[in-house]
Amino acid sequence: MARARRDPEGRRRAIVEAAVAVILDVGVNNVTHRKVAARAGVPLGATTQYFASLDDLVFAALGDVAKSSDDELAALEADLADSDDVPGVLARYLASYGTDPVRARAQAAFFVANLDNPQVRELTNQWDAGLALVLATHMGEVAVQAVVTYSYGVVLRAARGDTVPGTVELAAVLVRLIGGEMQHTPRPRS
Amino acid sequence: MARARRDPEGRRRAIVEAAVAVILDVGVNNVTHRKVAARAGVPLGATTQYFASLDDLVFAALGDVAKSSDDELAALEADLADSDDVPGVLARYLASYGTDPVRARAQAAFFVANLDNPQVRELTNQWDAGLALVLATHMGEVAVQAVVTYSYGVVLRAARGDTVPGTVELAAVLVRLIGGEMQHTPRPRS
Amino acid sequence: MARARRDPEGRRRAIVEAAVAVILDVGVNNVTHRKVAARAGVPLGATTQYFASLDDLVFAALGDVAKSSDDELAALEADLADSDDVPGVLARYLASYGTDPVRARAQAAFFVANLDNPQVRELTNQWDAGLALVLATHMGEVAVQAVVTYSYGVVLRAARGDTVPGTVELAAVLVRLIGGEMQHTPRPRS
Amino acid sequence: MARARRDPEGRRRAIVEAAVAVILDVGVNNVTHRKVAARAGVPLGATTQYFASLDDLVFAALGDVAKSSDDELAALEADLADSDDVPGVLARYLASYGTDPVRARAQAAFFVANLDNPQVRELTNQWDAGLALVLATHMGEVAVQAVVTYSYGVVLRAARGDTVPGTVELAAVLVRLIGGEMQHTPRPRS
DNA sequence: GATGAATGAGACTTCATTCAT
DNA sequence: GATGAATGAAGTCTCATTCAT
Repeated sequence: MARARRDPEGRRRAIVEAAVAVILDVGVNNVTHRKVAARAGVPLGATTQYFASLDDLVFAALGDVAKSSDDELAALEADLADSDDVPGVLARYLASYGTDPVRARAQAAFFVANLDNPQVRELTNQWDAGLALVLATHMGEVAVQAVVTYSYGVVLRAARGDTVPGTVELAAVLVRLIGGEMQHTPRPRS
Repeated sequence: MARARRDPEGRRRAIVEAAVAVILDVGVNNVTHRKVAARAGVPLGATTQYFASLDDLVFAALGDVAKSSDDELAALEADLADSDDVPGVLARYLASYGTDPVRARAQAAFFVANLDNPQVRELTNQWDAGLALVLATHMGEVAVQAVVTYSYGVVLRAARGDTVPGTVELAAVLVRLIGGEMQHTPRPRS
Repeated sequence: MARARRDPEGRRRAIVEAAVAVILDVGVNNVTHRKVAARAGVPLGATTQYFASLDDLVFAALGDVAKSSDDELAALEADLADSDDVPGVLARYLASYGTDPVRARAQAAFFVANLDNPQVRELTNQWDAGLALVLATHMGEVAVQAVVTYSYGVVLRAARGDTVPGTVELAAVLVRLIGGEMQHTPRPRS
Repeated sequence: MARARRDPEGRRRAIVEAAVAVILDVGVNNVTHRKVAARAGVPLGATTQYFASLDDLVFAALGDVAKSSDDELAALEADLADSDDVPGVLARYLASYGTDPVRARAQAAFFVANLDNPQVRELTNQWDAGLALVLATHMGEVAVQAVVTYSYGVVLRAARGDTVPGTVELAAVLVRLIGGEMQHTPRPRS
């Protein structure tokens, strides 16, 4: 095979992205060097050159997903601060999982990622901790936990291909879930 | 090795039960003939004698778990029929996952079992379809779906080792979730 | 490839013998599953079926060699008990390494075998401990250690293909080495 | 990485010395470019730049050890010429292996280095040929070979971590070994 | 029918060597 | 000339599956 052009950065990124795709395809526990290498279009050895072990590679891929989640969470936080309609904003956030099954599956991959690995464990906790933090500004503790748990369910069902309720129905459910605990904290106008 | 006493049914059951235990131990993706045979105390050959392939064996094991879920669902149905306190009964049902992580993990194993396999897929759907059916007698459709989704979240978080709310808090959340849709249908006295 | 006839005993023995041959060929640190399998004429997988790890396999091979050494040591012991000529008997024993380089190399393999592995370490010590024990009946402690050390040298040089002195010269050297410490303990006649 | 200061000789020497250290650490059969480069603090490419193959590199390292041995042998030669006490001087020489296991292991590494490679083979022979030459001035041929062989044993046992006799005991053994063949050839006074 | 030995595919990983930069 | 990325062969090991006994 002709030798590839030198491009460590690009190659590393290609491998990580391929790993994410493979995780979505076959599940986090069925990732292999071979599958990732084939998907990335690189020789087998490249995957171990860039990552000391398969665990490291999977960890990097999950980290990539975590990064996207964090970005989305940040967007949610901003949206909540800008709006009076907490349930509505949350509903749109959750509904997006229903319309983007790939993202839902990526998210769900976390929930089932190897919990023995403390590193992964921490990464896994990032999402619900982050979501809880964002929510805490707008509702009481019981509501926060209820919404987080419900969100787990939404993501999981979306990942499984179940029909996810639309924004309107989700908003209705969220209103119930938050109950009287809503506490709007409007963003101060400058 | 001496031939085993002839008891094909017992042997098959032993293998399936061992497979369930192995799934809980190492995850549905790390089951091997050898592990199951060792756990069941049967020779390696027995596992291939009774099941054409490893997939078949895993499928049978998942079916076993599904059966337990069905039984519990039947019990839930009876309890709901006997009681006026729908949220309370449901809360006890869900809380039991928090106190029995093994069962939670068995349940969660379903949610993530290979979704490409249509057979497994169907098995997986059994739980939420069953739960929805049981709930349908007691609340409206929106509430049914909301409760099912929330239950997913509870089971998953329990399986991951997160703290699950106690019965009281769960009941409070369920009351909200069901909202005004509650519709008690007392079991007719004979 | 046509499947081989079933013969676990024979196969295990063939693998061990092949491993011994490979050790002699390439040294104890360069043994690989592939080399052993090729030499034994068995498929690669057979080597791991019979031995849980390569270390186990090498250990078994070294054990095989140790067994031969023990037998020879037992013969030496008997010869010494039967004879008045301790140096002569010893000389013949050592000279045999010169005429059998394969045996010498097998013996030398011990001296350099991985000393980190306690099991191997113990096996390695077996030879000099055994030799020392046999000698102790016939000479003082200083002479015992001197003869053992000298024997190491003889075996090693034989293994390297250096010329080893003949029986007469060896006997002369041994007479010097044992010096006045000789103490013949004739075997009691029955 | 910034280019290294230009000092090809120094770099080559650093690599060789690192290789010697690695040989002592992990054995002559487990040397790798990467280990040597890391130990020497040079980039991986440098090891292939200065040596056409790993074998060449190892050969150079063994040559380095051989050089040290030669130096020691020269010192021994001088000491023997200056002293009347041949066994005593030899005993001190051998005892030093007991107190310096690293050196003993370096020496022993020779004895077991790949004997198929004729180059290495020759290097290996250098030590005993040199020792024999030095001894030949002071004793007869039989004694020379006996002492060389015994020395092999001492070095090997030292390398293996066995207890090596002290100077006094070694001297006693050497006196026996040399027997009546001693022939002091005092260095001519200038 | 029951058993476990036999086989080979494929898993992870290390590394000598080549060669673009 | 110097560097380290790229490649593929080979190493250890695990197993699903087949099939002789």
